[in-house]
Amino acid sequence: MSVEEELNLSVAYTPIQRMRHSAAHVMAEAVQDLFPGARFAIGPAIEDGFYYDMELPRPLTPDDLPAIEERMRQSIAANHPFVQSKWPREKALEYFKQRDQPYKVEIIENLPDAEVGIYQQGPFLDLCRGPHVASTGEIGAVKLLRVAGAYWRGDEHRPMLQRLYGTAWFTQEELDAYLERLEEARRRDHRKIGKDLDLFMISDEIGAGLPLWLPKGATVRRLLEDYIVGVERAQGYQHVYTPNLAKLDLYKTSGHWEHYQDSMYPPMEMESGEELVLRPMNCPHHIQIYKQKMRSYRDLPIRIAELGTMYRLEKSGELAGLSRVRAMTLNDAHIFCTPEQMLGEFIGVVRLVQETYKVMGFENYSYRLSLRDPNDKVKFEQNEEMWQRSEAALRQALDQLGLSYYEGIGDAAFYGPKLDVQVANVLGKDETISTIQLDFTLPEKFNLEYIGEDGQAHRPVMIHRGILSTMERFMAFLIENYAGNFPVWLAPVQAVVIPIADRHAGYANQVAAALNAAGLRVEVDGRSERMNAKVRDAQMQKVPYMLVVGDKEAESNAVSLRLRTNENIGAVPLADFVAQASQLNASRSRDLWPSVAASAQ
RNA sequence: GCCGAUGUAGCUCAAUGGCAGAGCAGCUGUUUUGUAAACAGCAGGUUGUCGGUUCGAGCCCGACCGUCGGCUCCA
Repeated sequence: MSVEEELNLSVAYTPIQRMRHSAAHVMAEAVQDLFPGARFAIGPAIEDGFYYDMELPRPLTPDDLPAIEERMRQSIAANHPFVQSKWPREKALEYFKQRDQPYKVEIIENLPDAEVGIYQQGPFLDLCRGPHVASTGEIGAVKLLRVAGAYWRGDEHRPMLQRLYGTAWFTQEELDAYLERLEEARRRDHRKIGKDLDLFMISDEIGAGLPLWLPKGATVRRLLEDYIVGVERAQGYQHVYTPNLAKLDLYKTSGHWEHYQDSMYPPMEMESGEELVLRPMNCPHHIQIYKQKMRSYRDLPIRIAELGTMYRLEKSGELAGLSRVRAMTLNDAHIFCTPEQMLGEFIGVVRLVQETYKVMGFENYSYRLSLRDPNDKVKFEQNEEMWQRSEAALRQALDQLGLSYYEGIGDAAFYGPKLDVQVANVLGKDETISTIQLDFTLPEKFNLEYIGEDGQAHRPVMIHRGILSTMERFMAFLIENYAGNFPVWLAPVQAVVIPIADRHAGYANQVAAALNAAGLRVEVDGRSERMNAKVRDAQMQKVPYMLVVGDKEAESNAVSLRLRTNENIGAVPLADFVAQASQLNASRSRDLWPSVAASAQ
């Protein structure tokens, strides 16, 4: 979004956004007072708060925030009115030039209007379209959150400014509730839970962005893979294995070397002169499988799937836990079909996404139609006809499905537009999980063909699609979505048997054997600890079922069932427990136990 | 990659430029326990790495590596 668009957006501010926007001005006022010589860029309201970008004589540190906040409170207490006026362009240009505000000058130079909006509160005057609250006293509870760097106009070739983030609410209670939400988000962070539950690790000695899946995380991953492969097989996908390396030439043909080189590891040169690269995508490999033999229209669609491992050279500052890594395995597939089949195949993939999200219990997701940026000649394939054709096809499919979606300009793949399914992670940041891409480009580049009914060679269409995203990102999202409380079918340990005293060890092992025989994942906590400690540890590990066994249970062939929701079900015959748990496991239910609602889990 | 912060025991954290500590986890022993932490003892560290300043560096300075928050990019 351009700065000018952002300024325009402010016109549509809701009351709380207006108040936050005003808070941004008050923050700028405070900074101007405390840091003479500050140059200001833009300061919009954002979700939950506001920021202001500025250039300051020295870097801000977190220790500066209280003083700025305090100065803001003074301004709020003074209840300065926000005074709006319209200035002729030239006057505004002159004013900001004189005051050494080059960013404001640049904004005005890009504004077409003869007059520009000016707001002033107390000593602070700013270029602004508004609207604002009537006076600073209407600004409620404010807190500055963090200072960060941000490129001027979001362009990495332009100066880096300091961005000061704050949040503002009508009341202190709302502010406190928001801060509590942030705390909760930190508790759910997959990096923390992944460590606490021994799901994965990242070792400095292995390398940044190269996660290791620990036994428990690997168990969850394998279950997810089993699930998705099963569903795909039922829908006619054929699974393959292909190597993670390929000749550089392959990626020159595909266009990756031209458009995607920044994300690729440098080629490895062999003694023979041959150059190999770690693959950043799987499509060229699957294309070779398509090309393995002559294809008839009768063979299509051909759906080639793979849990394909690939490597992308992400910049160091972009890495984040499991959600942004350098080695990743994509739940990938490529559908090769006739142009006539494309729509039906596309719709089939969307249905698969929807079915999968239902199983996982995802409810908050949105569809993004990711289009090219026509002005970006480097990132995107230059083929006007191809882009128009594929975009039209995508829109037609979306209309037919009746999906509501928003558009993301510049979010397309280099070879074609896509439908991305966006979820918000625990920190509210949008991430792509599923993606479905229409591709007329690679079939052309690799000269793909099938023989049609007419005996002539025709060009197939490719659909690239990922349902579970990469296993890494999906795991990150799942952990946060469930806060580590995996549904029974995904829990790495489904039940812990807790013998009360050493003499119950024999029976505990019998119980575990019965669960094992039923295909349930069970551990016996045979430590010389008090039962309370064992219960606590199992709770902390978020194990769905705790099976306490003592004299009573051993005599009656039962288990005393405690759920991780803290609910104590009491004695249940062992056979009944095994039957019930097996049923919930096999059906991939998100219910913990029949009497307990899923929402409470 | 850029801006800023940050890095001490497996984990969470202490320690004015002057002998590197605690809780939990681990190990050993005692305890044999009824639904979220029994008790005692022991062990655990070239303070991310390399260099510098200093009589002396966990602490100050520089470079590098990692992590965190953003920016850019993105599955």
